[in-house]
Amino acid sequence: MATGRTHRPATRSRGIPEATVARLPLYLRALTALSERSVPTVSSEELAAAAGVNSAKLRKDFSYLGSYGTRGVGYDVEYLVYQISRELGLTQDWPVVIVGIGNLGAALANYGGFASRGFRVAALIDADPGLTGKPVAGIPVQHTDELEKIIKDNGVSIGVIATPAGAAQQVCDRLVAAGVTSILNFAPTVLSVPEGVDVRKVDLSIELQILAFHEQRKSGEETPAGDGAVPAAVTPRDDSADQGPDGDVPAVMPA
Amino acid sequence: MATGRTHRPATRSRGIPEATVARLPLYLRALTALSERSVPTVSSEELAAAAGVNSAKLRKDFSYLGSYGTRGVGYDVEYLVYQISRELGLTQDWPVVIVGIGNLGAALANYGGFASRGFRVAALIDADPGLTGKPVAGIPVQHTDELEKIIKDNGVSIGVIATPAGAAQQVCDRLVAAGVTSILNFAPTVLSVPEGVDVRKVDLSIELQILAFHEQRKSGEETPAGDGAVPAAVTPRDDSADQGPDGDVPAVMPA
DNA sequence: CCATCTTTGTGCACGCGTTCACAAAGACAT
DNA sequence: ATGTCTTTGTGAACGCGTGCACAAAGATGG
Repeated sequence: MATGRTHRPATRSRGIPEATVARLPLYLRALTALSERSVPTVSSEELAAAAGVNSAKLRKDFSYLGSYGTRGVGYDVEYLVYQISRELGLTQDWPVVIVGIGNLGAALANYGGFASRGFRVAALIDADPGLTGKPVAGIPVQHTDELEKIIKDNGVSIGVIATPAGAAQQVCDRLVAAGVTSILNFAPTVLSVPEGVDVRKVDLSIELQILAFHEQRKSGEETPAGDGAVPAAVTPRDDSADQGPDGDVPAVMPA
Repeated sequence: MATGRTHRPATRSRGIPEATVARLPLYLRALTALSERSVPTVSSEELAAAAGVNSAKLRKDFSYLGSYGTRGVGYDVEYLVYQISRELGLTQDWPVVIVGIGNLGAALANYGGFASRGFRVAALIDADPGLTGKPVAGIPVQHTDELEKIIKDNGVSIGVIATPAGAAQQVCDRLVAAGVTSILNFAPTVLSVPEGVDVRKVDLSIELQILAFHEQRKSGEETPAGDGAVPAAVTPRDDSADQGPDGDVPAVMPA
């Protein structure tokens, strides 16, 4: 999962809990699959299984949207697809810019799911002049100098940052100044943004580290509760994690 | 952020809350940056600011690891880096395989942060015979047929799935059968795994949809609480979200 | 050695999210 | 029309996570 949001204490925006909002896309995906198989209705039990959640949770989630089910029958698939899409704001077109066209940026540009859900890649932006004009996923890369103009001309309000960490805050500031109010950040940095701007973060490194933690737990509980046998305190430790300046490593980028 | 975990009700593994574990990598990154600037100690206030969290939360998080601070002074940077690294299991080497070498898989393979934190890309695997042998990020791609052998020969316990959604479950099953017990899934599917296997999911599409929700909230509260004016219920709606079979769209993949 | 000042570690309260369990609602058969 | 059966919608209880606020710990200076 991408982690974290910034600001907005616990914005139960109109009564829809944040946790529920995070699951709506999951339901939507499952429902879309059912829709394609022309399944007319689903029970909360079936849909919950498809989405990988508890059926009680699903029903409570839907209850925040309204009473869209029929007791004894279940939910009308098409109707629910529409309601969730509308609730998520997916019935309108969202122009998006991707800044930082490295390996990851290119991967994102090629992402099929982008276009298929109301999102449209309005522009690809990179600071490397050598990239300017070169088409990626059929879209010519534009230079960072054009950033403000692109945002304004296209009415972009969602930006994706796929730059190295060192450039992320600067790019973020420019995006925000130009009018972007939602940011998806792939760079391994904590972005600071003014009130009213949403930031979501996707961090591969963190996900792997969390997995490693659980993995360590599983394979042998070595050093049961070792508070005693620690190496010299202040002296520079000799173990790993010392190589690259992690703070400057691109999220997922070329070298 | 990447979302979700599977199984394990709320595994407070040895008393360390899941929420805390998820923040440890954040602290570690901030600490590493300080370490590189040769800063000897930090207060909870400073470190919290750098990591983008509340200082009380940070102190409580650290309290789960032990009493590693000095009152009136703060925390010893090097010592804390070591303790967190150890807690996360980053002092050992974790061989990782990446399955599905499309745009995203390639991006992941090139990810610098991989190697710099105890993770080592042991192999790249793809089902396309045309890719077999071709080097990506300096590592030759191997064919899916070799999957089981690769896992066993290298003692791999962490697998990354970057395949199209349609192949994800099958790949997952093979990984698990071969001995993998932690999976980072980039494919937009709910993976079902046996007890004891951890799955974390990173889903770009979901992140964007969550952003869209908040974005919609911000720009004008149109249809204030519209339960009334809905389109024909069961009839196929005419709005967007109808194009691609979303369920089969690769996470972030070539066409 | 004592006073002061800084900063940690944590007890406590609060709120969100999850889950259970059941009453109400409606479909369907007779 | 009535009864049965399925499935929703939700009240209530519980547990986790967060943040406040403060006492204890220790550094530092006189």
